[in-house]
Amino acid sequence: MTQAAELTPAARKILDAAAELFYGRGITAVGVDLIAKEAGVTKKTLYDRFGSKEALVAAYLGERDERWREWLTARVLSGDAGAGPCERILRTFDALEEWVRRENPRGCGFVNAAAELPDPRHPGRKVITGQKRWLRDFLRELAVEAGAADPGRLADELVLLHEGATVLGGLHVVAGPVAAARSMARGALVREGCQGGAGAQAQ
Amino acid sequence: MTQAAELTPAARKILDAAAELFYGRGITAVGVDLIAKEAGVTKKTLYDRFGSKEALVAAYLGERDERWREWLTARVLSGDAGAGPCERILRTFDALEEWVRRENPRGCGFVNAAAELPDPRHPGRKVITGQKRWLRDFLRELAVEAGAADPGRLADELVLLHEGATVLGGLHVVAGPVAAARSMARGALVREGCQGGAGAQAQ
DNA sequence: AATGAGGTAGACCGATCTGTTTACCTCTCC
DNA sequence: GGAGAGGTAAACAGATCGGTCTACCTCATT
Repeated sequence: MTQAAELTPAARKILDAAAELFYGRGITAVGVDLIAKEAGVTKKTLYDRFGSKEALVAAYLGERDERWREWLTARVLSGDAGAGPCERILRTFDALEEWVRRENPRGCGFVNAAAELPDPRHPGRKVITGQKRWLRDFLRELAVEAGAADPGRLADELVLLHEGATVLGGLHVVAGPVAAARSMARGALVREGCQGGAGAQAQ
Repeated sequence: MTQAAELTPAARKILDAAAELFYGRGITAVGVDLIAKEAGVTKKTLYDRFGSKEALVAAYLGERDERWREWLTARVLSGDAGAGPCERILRTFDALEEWVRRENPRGCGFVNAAAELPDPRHPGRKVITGQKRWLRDFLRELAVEAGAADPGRLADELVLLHEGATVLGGLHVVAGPVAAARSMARGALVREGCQGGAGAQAQ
C-alpha cells in the first residue's frame, strides 16, 4: 500500500469519483464541480485535499498505475514458484485479459490520458511514461530469467503486444485481442529459445 | 478525391486549423473560437459551413481517415505488381513507419479521439470504427491473396501489431515500435506458410 | 441591375470552467 | 477548554464554452 491509507474519508470519495469520471468520460470533459457532486463533497474540500485539478488527475493516474502493478505482479509471481519463467511471461497476458475485461472497457486509461495531456510539464505525464517504462522493465526482467537470446528485443515486442491488445480491447473491432497477443507472444518465446512449459531456461 | 474539392476556401482553412489543433491539443480542449481565430475566419463562417463542433470533429476524422487509406493503398499497391502478396503485407508496416514519423507524433489520432468521444452517438465514432474495420478488411484481403492458412486470424494479428506500434510511437518508451511490429509480422507470415519474397502463394 | 452565396465584424446568450473566499460546524487531542 | 484538522454550504470571480444573431461587404451569375 502507498499513501492510500493516508487519504481522508472525503479525499477517498473524491478520488474514487474522479477515477470513474475521468476514465469514463474523459479528463477535460469532466469538471471539478461534477466530481465534487458525485463524491458528495464540497468543492472546497476537493481543493483543500488535492490543490488543483492537475494534481487530482495525477493522483488518479498514480493510483491506477499502482493497482495495475499490484494486479500484474500478483498474478504473475503468485504462489507457485515452480512455474517456469516462460510461463510467467504468458501469464502476463492472462492477467491482462481479466484486467481489460473488468477495468478497461474504454481502452487503456494511460493512453487515453496521454491523448488529453499534450503538455509535457503536466504532472500526469510522468505517471504515464513511468507506467509504460515499468512494464517494459518488468517484462525485460522476465525475459532475462527466461534466458531469452535478446531480452531487450523480446521485452519491446511484448510491450507492443500488451499495448495493442489493451487499445484494441476498447475499440471492439477485433474479437479477442488479448488472446491474439498471447499467441503471438508464444511465437516470440519459441523464437527466443523458450519452449513454454517448465524447465528449458538458462541460469 | 472526395468532397475535399467541394469545400469553400474558408471551410478548407477551418478544417486545416481544426485538424492541427484537435490532434495536437485534444478535441475537448480546443474551442471553436480558437479554431476560427487560427483559421483567420469568423465563428459565423465556421457554423455556416459545418453546423456544429460535433460535425467539424467528424469532418476532421473523416479527412484523416481518407488520407490514411490513400497513403496506405498507394504505398502497398504501388506500381510493381510483381511484388508478392506477402511482401505487400510487410509493406503496410513500411507505410506505417513513415506515416507515424510524419503524422503521428502524438499517437493514433483515432484512438486519441475515441478516448475523448465516449458517447456512442457522436458522429465521429462511426468514422473511428470504420477506419479500424477498413484496415482489418484490407489486411484480411491481403492475407487471402497471400494464401494464408487462416486469413482472419492473421488479419487480427496484423491489426494488433499496427495498433500497438502506432500507439507506442506516440509514447516514446520503446525505441522502434514499427520495426518491432514488422519483424513480428514476418514471423506470423512464416507461420501462415508465406515465406516473404515473390511466389510461394496458393491460388 | 438584381440576386444569392460566401464572407467579415462583433455583440450577445446562458452555461460552465477552474479556483477562492467567508462563515460556521464537529470532532479529537492535548 | 482551547486548538486545529476536516468538513459543509454557498456565494463569488473572471474566463471560456458552444452557439446565435444583426449588419454589412464583395463578387459571380443571370
